[in-house]
Amino acid sequence: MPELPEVETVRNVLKKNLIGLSIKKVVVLYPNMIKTNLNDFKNKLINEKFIDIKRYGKWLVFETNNYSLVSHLRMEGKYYYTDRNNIEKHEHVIFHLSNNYNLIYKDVRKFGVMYLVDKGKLFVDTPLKELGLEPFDKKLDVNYLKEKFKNKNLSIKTVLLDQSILSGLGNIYVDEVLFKSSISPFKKAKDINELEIKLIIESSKEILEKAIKYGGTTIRSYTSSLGVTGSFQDYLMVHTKKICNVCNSSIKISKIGGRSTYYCPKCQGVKDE
DNA sequence: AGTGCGACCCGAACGC
DNA sequence: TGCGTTCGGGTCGCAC
Repeated sequence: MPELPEVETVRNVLKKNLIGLSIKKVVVLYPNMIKTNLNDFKNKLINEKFIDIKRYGKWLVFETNNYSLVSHLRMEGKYYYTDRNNIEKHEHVIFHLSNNYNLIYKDVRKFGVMYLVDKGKLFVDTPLKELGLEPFDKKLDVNYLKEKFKNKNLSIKTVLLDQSILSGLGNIYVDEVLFKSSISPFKKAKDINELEIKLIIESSKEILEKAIKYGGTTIRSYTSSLGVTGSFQDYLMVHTKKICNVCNSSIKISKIGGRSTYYCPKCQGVKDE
């Protein structure tokens, strides 16, 4: 499912194809997906040209002359750049382009969302205003997370999933980061020490970089699409695993903050849960 | 302010 | 085999 590495891959592929093209028409087949005014979404993008495509955390942002088109793929969203003109099942938004190709958004779960805002309002009128730093951000250091973790009575697992604290880690990668850092997912964020914060930062970078290198993670049924059939699942250490690669213990699964969490009790020092 | 949880979806997996 | 039920995933928005 698309997390930061997958979104980065999609961004790179789309960027190669879309820059310089303009939009002729927008068709929205599932209006609930559009979180800003629907008529504006359909009308204002006409004749807009793609200038750039950016990524913030797991959010994809198409920059046009006058607007920012914000898109979150959630679990199964994907884009197709194609000259096919028919609409297939689960395709919800179609951008007809100036070269007669189409940019098609497909999402089986209908979980993805889009926002259209005036240029300059990206961090004012969309959920992006809440995003914390990315693992790759030069401004990210021990003090930043120390401040964020302070007084946090929630588990480190829950806190690392909170995009307003650190942006870009999803359920799979948080499990991997905590395993690599030898930290119990149950540990309260406020009890995480400086050394552990250091490990979390390093592991996050390493794991995301490697995941980007392999094009992201493909688990559960996931048909290949534009640039997003990753192979990082072959390098997972705990998530979806049964036996620990390091110590041979049985990997355990618990619900933490409502999310299924994989961990090695021995490597991550979990006594009883 | 911090925390918890339902809602949003529907195919796959599960239970009978 | 076929049917009904449950689950999961990220984020928002609301209730406490």
